[in-house]
Amino acid sequence: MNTTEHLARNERLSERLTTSGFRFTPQREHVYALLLQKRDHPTAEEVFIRAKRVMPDISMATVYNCLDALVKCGLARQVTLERGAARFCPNMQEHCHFYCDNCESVFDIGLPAGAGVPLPKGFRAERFDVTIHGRCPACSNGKK
Amino acid sequence: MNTTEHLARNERLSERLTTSGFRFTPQREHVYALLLQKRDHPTAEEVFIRAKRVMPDISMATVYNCLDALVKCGLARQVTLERGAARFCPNMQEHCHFYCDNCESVFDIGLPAGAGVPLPKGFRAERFDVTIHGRCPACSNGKK
DNA sequence: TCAATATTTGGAATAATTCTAAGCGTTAGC
DNA sequence: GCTAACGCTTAGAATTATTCCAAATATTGA
Repeated sequence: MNTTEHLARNERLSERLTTSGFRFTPQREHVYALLLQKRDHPTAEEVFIRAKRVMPDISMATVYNCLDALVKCGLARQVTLERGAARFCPNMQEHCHFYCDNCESVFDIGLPAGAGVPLPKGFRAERFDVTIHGRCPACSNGKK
Repeated sequence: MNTTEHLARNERLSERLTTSGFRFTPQREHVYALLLQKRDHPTAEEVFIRAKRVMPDISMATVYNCLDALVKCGLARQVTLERGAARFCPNMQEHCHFYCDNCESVFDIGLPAGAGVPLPKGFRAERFDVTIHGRCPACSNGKK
């Protein structure tokens, strides 16, 4: 990544954090950069492992704290696809997740325009989470 | 519940279990009846508590086993709405879940006909999970 | 009825997340 | 710039959710 992008990213991060009442910290910067770098919907544990390669003293509690701050300030989504660890996704465009029940990988899938669910009176929707379970192309070919 | 309904339910349960290679047991019957009785999307823990009122010796491991069997034989859905315990839903009609971020209750919401997501080539969908986060009617009225 | 095999049970083990207390770093007011 | 207030990080303990295990029991098919 070049310096311009880097600066732009940090400016966005800093602004979002601040307007949500959070502080900009090296740990949050690092965790956010990691999320953007490899968009494979890692769990907190996986983020922790990646983070330690560059920042060996970072703790698990901090990783949770950073991820939660990113979610709360609108720069990442938390995805709970199945029993077990939550995953994190920095793609904030409207999209849904395809979870391969065979290989357990997660794919971002675009949503058709106008997708939405009419709600009964009184409900106020804040966000939609759409998950599709099935087989990804690699696992579709007759494999168990 | 009257005897006719009761028998019909058990017949359906027994058949579904058997065709999926499971056995029909009193514990599974009881857990299924509980799910149908109070459709408030309980966690395994909550099912355990309710189950013990009638069947005091049932164990947590059995509750998990029964719930998993019900999910696998197509009589219940497992719902993972957020970090934390999975919930269970015996409504197998096409519907989605509304989760109130304030009071944490879950509502079944009908889906519009033809709702679906076009998938890239090679993906094979098995099921859709749609969750909407927001405020339910009771929590919408200006409350924090 | 018997044998084979699935299920149940309680408890231990593991996984995922949250909490806690102490120390540190930033920021705002002076 | 100094200081108080407060948010953040850390390690580790605690809690929550789920899975695993081995022994006893129940169910099914022959």
